[in-house]
Amino acid sequence: MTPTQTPATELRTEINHASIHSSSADNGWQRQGKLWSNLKELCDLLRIPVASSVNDEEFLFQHVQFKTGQRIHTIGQTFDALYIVHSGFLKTVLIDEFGNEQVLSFPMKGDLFGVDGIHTKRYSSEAVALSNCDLIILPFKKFTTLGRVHVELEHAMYSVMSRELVREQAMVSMLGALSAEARVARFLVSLSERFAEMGYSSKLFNLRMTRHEIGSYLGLTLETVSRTLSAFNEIGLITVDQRSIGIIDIDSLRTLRRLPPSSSRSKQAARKLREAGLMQTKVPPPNKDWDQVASA
Amino acid sequence: MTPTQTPATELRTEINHASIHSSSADNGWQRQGKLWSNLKELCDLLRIPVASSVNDEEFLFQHVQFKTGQRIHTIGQTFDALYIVHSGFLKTVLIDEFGNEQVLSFPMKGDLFGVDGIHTKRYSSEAVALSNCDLIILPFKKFTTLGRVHVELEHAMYSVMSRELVREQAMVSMLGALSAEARVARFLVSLSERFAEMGYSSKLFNLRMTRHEIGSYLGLTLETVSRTLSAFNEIGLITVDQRSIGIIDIDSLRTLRRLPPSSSRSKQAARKLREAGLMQTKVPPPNKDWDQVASA
DNA sequence: CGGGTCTTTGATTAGGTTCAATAAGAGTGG
DNA sequence: CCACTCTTATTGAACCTAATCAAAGACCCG
Repeated sequence: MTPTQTPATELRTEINHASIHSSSADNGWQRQGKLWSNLKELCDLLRIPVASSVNDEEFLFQHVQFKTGQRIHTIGQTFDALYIVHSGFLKTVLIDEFGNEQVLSFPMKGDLFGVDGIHTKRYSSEAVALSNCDLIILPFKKFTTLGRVHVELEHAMYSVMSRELVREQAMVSMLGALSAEARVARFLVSLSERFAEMGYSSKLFNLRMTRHEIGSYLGLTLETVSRTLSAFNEIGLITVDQRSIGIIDIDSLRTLRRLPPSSSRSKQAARKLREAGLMQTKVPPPNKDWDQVASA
Repeated sequence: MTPTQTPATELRTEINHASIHSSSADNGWQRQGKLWSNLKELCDLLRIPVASSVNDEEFLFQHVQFKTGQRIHTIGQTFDALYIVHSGFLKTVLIDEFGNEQVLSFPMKGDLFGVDGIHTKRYSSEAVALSNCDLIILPFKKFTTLGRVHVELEHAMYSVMSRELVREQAMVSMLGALSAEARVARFLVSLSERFAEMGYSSKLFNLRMTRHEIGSYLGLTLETVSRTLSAFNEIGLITVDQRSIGIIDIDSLRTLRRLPPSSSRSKQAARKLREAGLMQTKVPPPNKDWDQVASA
């Protein structure tokens, strides 16, 4: 919780204002922020079939920028809009009766959030920017009326909400059935895949969230997360240096259920390192070249 | 898995046929099953503001009956309809790569399920009847076209889907943060509340699911569930006899976070039993005798 | 540089799983 | 109707995973 956090209602006007006037105090990030997106861009972002018939440039959706640590919406705040991530990283959290945070998701490019507000007309969760963010505002009222005109849009909405539900179900399943190691492994895999989709390296990336936030998301303590990452490093599945993660053996991460007993770990690590260093002693499995940061 | 299970597609025609002809082979349950519901009945069931303008009796939705153990839909099956529970109890499950079931929900009267199929046009979960059930079929195509004419209906759909999402979020939060005892306690409370809503007793009811299914739902083993129920019984919060549960102290269940040390249990149990029997010997301390939160 | 947050690592403990044995129902067929 | 089987539930004991408590190092930012 940084002291710079401000309720979203205040923020929004403040930031819109800054954007509209192309404030000169920008740091280079806000300047390249788009101000409006049309329907096609929006559908592309959401990875849903684009409404072909709709080329109208009249339907434009406004962007907003948030800085690291700022709150997009809080629990109990009146719901009026959904948000789509254009760039940046966020977390959504639930706060329990004792003020403990429970991380629900880490929205990033192409993700929709705020859906939980539809039912009660109030957001039931809180969204916080983990980095500087560029979001697209989707005023719910405007959206539904738009849906009356364009069928595809309505379907798109159902589809995205359904996708969210499936995601949550997968989460429940993971929390209910998998070991700590398997959870962390899958978390890394899904991050890696998301980064790949976004055009970043899937082999080397920085975590945008703390160990505490990861732990909360995975139903673990921060110590367990840290220890598990260290263990993965030890057996040569990944490299870890603070927030920087290097993926070495994604297949093992994908299928991992339980860690091998620690007695056999040193051998493992040595083997993996040889493979990673391309000094193969025997037939090398394909796709073991991890040190390529550049892509798309 | 009873051998009487049949894929839903076959079942549906089979059972409709039986219903339409009021088959004489019915056992008293199927005979009282309704065949059609109108829009108002449907909205009432879903606990959403009824579409007032729509009194048209032309929009009718068909009922289907399923018997205990029958499958309503399976994973991968083509999605075409949503289901609303008119009566009976079900479970929805995910099956992992090794065939292990993960229970996701226990739909009962007024609940909607099948939503997870919208996104990929295939159901991502499986729904099984835990008792004889009367369901209302909501063909998705028919529903969306209907939504074009009646705005309220569309909103209702968004609302219900949003509600489901919030429910899943609460589930994630519970699995991520609460102890085994707290999970079981909350499970009992929510069941009690649901039974009350349905007009049944909130104090005495039968579980429709096995310990294994409860455990899967709560992310616990069946032994832990059984032990926890026994412990609750021991300290006088509930009575347990196989599937029959009697709720004695719902407030304690609601606020329970951890069980008192077993050494002090016998005293507790004695006290609760006296209270339940209305023969209180002295003023009971107001909810601070062990680790539980102050009631909101 | 110093105070704060974040991370790593160790030692210990406790909550929950696993394995195992028994008992209680429910259903089936002779 | 009873024996037989299969599923479900209960309970105990040993084990183990992950939480808790604690301490020290790394990093960041003013």
